[in-house]
Amino acid sequence: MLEKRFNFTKIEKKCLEFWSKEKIFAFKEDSKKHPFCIMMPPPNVTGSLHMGHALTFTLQDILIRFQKKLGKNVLWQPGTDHAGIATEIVVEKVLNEREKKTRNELGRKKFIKKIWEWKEESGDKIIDQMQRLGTSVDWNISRFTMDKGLSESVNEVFIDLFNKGLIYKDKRLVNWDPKLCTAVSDLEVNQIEKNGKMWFINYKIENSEDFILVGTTRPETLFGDTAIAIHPKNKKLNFLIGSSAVIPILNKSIPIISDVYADPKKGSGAVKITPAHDFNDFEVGKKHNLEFVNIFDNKANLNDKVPSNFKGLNRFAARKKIISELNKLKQIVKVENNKMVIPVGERSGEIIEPFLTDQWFLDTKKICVKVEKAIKEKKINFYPNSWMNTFKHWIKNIEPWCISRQIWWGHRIPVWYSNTGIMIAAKSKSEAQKILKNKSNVAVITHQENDVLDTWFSSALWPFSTLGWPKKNSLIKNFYPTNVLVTGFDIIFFWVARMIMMGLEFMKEVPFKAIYIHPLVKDENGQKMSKSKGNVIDPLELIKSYGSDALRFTLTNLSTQGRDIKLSNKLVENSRNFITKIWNVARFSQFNNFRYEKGFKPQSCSLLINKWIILRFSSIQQKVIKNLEDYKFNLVISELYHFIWNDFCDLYLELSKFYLKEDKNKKEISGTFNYVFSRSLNLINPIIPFITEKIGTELGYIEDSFYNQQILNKSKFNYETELIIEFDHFINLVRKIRFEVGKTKSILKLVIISSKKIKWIEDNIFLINSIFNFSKIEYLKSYKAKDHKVIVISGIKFILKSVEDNNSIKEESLDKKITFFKNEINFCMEKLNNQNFINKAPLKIKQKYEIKLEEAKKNLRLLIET
RNA sequence: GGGCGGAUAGCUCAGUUGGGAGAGCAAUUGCUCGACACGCAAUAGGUCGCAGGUUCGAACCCUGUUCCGCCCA
Repeated sequence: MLEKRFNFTKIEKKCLEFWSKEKIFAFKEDSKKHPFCIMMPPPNVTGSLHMGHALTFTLQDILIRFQKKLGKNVLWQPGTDHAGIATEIVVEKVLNEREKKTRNELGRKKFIKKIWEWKEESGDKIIDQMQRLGTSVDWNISRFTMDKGLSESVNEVFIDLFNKGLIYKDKRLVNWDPKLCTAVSDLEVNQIEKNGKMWFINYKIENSEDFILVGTTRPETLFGDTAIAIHPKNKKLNFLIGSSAVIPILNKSIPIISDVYADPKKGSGAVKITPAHDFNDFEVGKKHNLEFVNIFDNKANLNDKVPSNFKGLNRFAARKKIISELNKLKQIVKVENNKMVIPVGERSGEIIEPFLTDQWFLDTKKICVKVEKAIKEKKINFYPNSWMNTFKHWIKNIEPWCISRQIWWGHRIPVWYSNTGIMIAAKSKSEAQKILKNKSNVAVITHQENDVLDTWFSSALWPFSTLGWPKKNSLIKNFYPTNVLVTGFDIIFFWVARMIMMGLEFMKEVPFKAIYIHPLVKDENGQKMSKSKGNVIDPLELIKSYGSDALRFTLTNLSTQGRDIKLSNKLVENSRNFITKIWNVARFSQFNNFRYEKGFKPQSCSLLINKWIILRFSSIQQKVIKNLEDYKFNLVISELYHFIWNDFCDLYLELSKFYLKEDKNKKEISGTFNYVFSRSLNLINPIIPFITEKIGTELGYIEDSFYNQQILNKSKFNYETELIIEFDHFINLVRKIRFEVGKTKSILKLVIISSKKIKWIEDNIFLINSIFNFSKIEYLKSYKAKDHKVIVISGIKFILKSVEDNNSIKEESLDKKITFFKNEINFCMEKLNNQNFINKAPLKIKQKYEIKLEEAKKNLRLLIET
C-alpha cells in the first residue's frame, strides 16, 4: 500500500539510483528508427544549477522523453564548456587563497595543470545537480570543449578559416578589461547609465592669445589627443579649422580639423580626438590620418607617453591629478553634470577601456553571406517566429568577431611565427615547419601564438564537433542536422548565430531544424534574479521543499510564447498539489483492490462513463502530442491537468464510486480505470518522471521504467462522438439539479416531462438517483403546479418537486431563466435576420446559430407553459 | 534615435484560421462519507489600454496613440 503522502525526497533518491544502476538512459545507435537529436547547451564547468538551467533542461528532457516514447532513436548530447575567463578567475582565486600566488608567479604550464586538477575535482558539480532534476541524460557520452576530439575540431576549423583568409590578425580598438588583462567581446560588456561630468577645458590656439573651449567626459585621455574637431558648418568656430591648438600640461601642438562628428549642439561644439582611446575617435583618426597615441598599459595605468610625474597612475588618479593641474593653470572653465553610458565588464565589473592591441578576428561579414542566404531560403526556423527579426537585424549589422583572448585557459591559437615574421597556421610545430619550408629555405619556426580562442569559438562547433567531426561517422550522418535547439533568447547572438555560421561553413547545413526560444525566469515581481538583489530562487531549494516533479511541472506550465516568466513559491505549491492528487488516484486504486490486466479491451465497455473517459483520454493524448510538436508546453500541461483533475478525478472517479457499490460493475470499472490511468501516467511521465515511475511500478503498469514505454497513438473506438454530447447533457443536468437542491432541505422527486423515455436519461438513471437520492423519478406528459422548480436542457423539461405537501418549494428564478432564453433568441435572430450575414457567413456558422435558436425557442416554450 | 515585446477577471497569465471571453490563485457559500482539506460541491467577478478603420462579424487583421519592459546604437 502506498503511503498517505508522496514522500518525494525518498522516492526521488530511489528512482535516481535505479535509473543509474540499470543504465536506463544509455544511448544506443539504432539506424532502424528515426533519429531525434538535441544538442544540450553545454553548461559552464564553473557553474552551478540556477533556475534558467532548470527550465531549459526540463524542457529538453520533456522533448527527448516524448520522442523516445514516439519511437525515435533519441540522442541528447550532453557536455560542458571550459568557460575560459570564468574558470581562470575561479582557479586564480583558489590559488591566491591556498598558496598566496598569482597565475603569473606560477607560470602558464603549471597554472593550466592547476585548472585541470580543479576541473577533475569540482567541474562536475552541475552534472550532479542536473541529475536531481531527473534529466534523462547519458553522461557516459558527455563531451567537454577542451577534450582531445573537440580541440582537434577547433584546430581544423581555425586553420581552414585562416587559410581562406577569413581569420586575420589586426591592430584595432577592442573592449579591454584592465582587471583581467584581456580583450572581451562586446556582448560581454554591459552599457550602464550613470551620472558623470563634462569638463570644459581651454586649449590655447597656437600663435595666438585666444583659446578654444573643448568639452570632454574623459580629461585623463588628454595626453592621447591628436586633434580637435569642429563641424564644418559650425559658424561660431569653423574659422579655426586649419590652425593648431596646444595640449595643456603637455604643450604639444595638434591640428584643428573639420569633421561632422563634432556635434555643434553638444558640449562646446569642439571635441578633442583621442584615436587610441575611443571608438568614434578611432574612426575619425583613420579618416584624417591622425597619429594614434596609446597612453595606457594593459592595466590601464599611464605609460611612458605621458609626463614623468603622471607615469604609472591609474585612470582615476590620473583624472584627479590632471583636473587639479588644469585648475592651477586656470584652464578649466566650467564643469557640468552629464548623463552618460559607461561600459562595464560582465565578468570583472571593471570599467572597460577601448584599447589598441593586436587581436585575431573572424571576418563574420563574409561568413554571414551564407547565413543570409539560409534566411532567405527559410532554412532557419525560430519558435516563436518573432525572434527571427532580432536575429536578422543582428546578422545584417554584424561586426568582425574578435576571437582572441589574452588568457591561458582555452584553445591556444594554432599559429606559428618564424624568425622572419611569417605566420603559419598548423596543428603542430613540426607541421608548421614543414609548411614553412615550401615558402622559405632560411626561415625557422620560433614560437606559437600566445593568445587563446574565445570560448564561444569552440562552442560554435558544438553541433558537429561533439558528433565526431572532422571524422565522417554514422553519428554525423544520422544526427546532423539536429532536430531542435532549446535555449533562452539571451544567447541568440553569443551562441545560436555562431553555431549557424560555423554549421553552414563546415557542414553546409543549418545545425538544427528548429530553434525553440523559451522565456527567461524572473522573480515574482518580474525582476531579473541576481545575487546582489537577493531575489535568487534556488531550484535545489524548491526541489527540497516541493519535489522535483513539482518544479518541473511548474516551469513547463509557465513556458508560454512570451518573453519572461514570473516564478513564485505559490505556483510550485500548486503544482505540488496536483502531484499529490495523482498520488491519491493511485491510492484510490489500491483501496478498491483494482488489478491491472493487460488484456483489457476498451471496446467491450458498456457503461457510459467508461466509454466516455476512454474517448476523452484518446482525444487529450492527440492534443498533447500536437501541442508538443508546436513547442506549446503550457498547453500540454493545461490539457493534462484538466483531464486528470477535472475529467478523471472529479467526474470519472466520483461517478464510478456509485457503480463500485455493486460487484457486477467492478471488473469493467477496474479495467477502464487501469487502462486510462496507466496511459495517462505514461503520457505525463516525460513531465513528472519520478511520481509516475513510482506509481507505475506499484500498480504493475511497468516492469522497469516508463522511459522505454511507447505511446500508442492508434487506438480507434467504435464509440460515437454523440456519446460525448450525451455525457455533457447528463453532467449539465447534475449540475443544475445540484444548484437547485442546494437551496432546499425537502425530500424531492424528479419529474421528467416527456411522452417517451429519453436515452441519455435512461442510461444514467442509476447515477442520477444515486447522487440525489430522489424519492421517485417519473415521466409525465405534462405538469402544471407552482410548488416546484423547473430545469430545461436541450428541449427537455425537468421538475423538482417536494414530496411533503406542506413543505412546497417555490421557483424563485423563473423570470431569470425566461430572460436568459429570450436574450438567446434575440441574439440569434439578430444574426439570422441580417441579409449580409446570410449571404456571407460560412454555412457552418449559420447552422450553428439556427440550431441554437431552435433549442432556445423550445426551451423558452417549456418554461412559459409552467 | 532604431528595433522588438506587452497592456484581457482583484493577482498571474492562456486565448488555435476572425464566429457569444478562459484557467490557476485569491474571494463568497456549503461540505471531513473509506483516494485526496495539498480536498469536494457550488457562486460571483471582464467596455479585452485608448481612438479610428477593414468585415455580415474583431481580444485577434490594419492605422494612429498612451503607458510599461527588453535589445541595439
